[in-house]
Amino acid sequence: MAEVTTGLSIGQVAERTGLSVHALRFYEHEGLFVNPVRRGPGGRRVYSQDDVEWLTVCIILRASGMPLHALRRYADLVREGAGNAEERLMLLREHQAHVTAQIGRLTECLDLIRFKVGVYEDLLDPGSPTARQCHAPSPSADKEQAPTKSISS
Amino acid sequence: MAEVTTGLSIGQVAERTGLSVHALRFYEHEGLFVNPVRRGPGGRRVYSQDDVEWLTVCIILRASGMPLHALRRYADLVREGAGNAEERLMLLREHQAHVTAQIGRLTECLDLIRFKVGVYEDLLDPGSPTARQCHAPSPSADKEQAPTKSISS
DNA sequence: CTAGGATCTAGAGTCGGCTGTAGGTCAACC
DNA sequence: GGTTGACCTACAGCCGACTCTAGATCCTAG
Repeated sequence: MAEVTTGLSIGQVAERTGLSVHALRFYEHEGLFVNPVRRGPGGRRVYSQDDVEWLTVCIILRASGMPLHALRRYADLVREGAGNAEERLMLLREHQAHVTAQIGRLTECLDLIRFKVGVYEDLLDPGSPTARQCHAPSPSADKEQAPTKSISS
Repeated sequence: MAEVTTGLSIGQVAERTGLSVHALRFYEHEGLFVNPVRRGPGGRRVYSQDDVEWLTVCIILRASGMPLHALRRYADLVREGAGNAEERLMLLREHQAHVTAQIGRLTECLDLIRFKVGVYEDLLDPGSPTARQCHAPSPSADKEQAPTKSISS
């Protein structure tokens, strides 16, 4: 229980967030931090536990495809303090919709990929332990011409 | 039933694939087509129905995050003809794994986002018709310090 | 016959998100 | 007291995937 509120160097934060020191300076430059990063002797950055927690939120939002400018907007709102909860909520909901849509799109793509994987599996091992009833990518059962020939691709 | 096997101009293909004419030329330049795109009088590109079908596959693979170099690799394999099914299968399986992982990651992120959305919804309308039993992002129920304070972000 | 629009090639520019480099400061160790 | 090693600023460079521009060619319609 020694260094609980000690303050961390940029290197330490890089290590425990997985971001590079470059990225950390870049994020700061881009105004992504809610509180200005403190400086220690010699002008070195000193990160608080809160900074690190905020960063982990940033990382998750980034990982889900939120662009930096949106993240900055969110940081701006949080920095402003209470009274803009509606705006924060809107921003988050918008992002939620994006992520949900993206998951949907990926899932659709996965159908095609699975279908193709199935085709090649059967091709390579027709004594199929993999013999499902049907390989067709279920959703697009429309008037698309038979996928018989797309075996060649 | 007039233009079934007619051959399409680059503009027509752009229109029906959603790709730009620029992107179509770029894709060709990058070797993403299985068959060289035919040329009509005056050196103009003439796309076949097969080309368009291949493009739609490309679009789906791209939309699921496959980088162009992998797409080119796949096109190379298909162009080579039969006999490399294992390699095609490997490539597809690898991509399938990426997409699956990405969906997983996005779904995790969505948990946090939903949690935060829930927090702000409650904050704005505490007479909650949205009063779920609990907002906590289910998976990470570890020793993380209480999310009480992250209400501020 | 000429004007407009679609196309062509080749190459430059853009954008997001970092990453790398140059040149300098500072504290600690041998 | 000299050498690491971590850090600092400022800015250039990179990567992927297009997108735009310039200048030429070609087809069709009026």
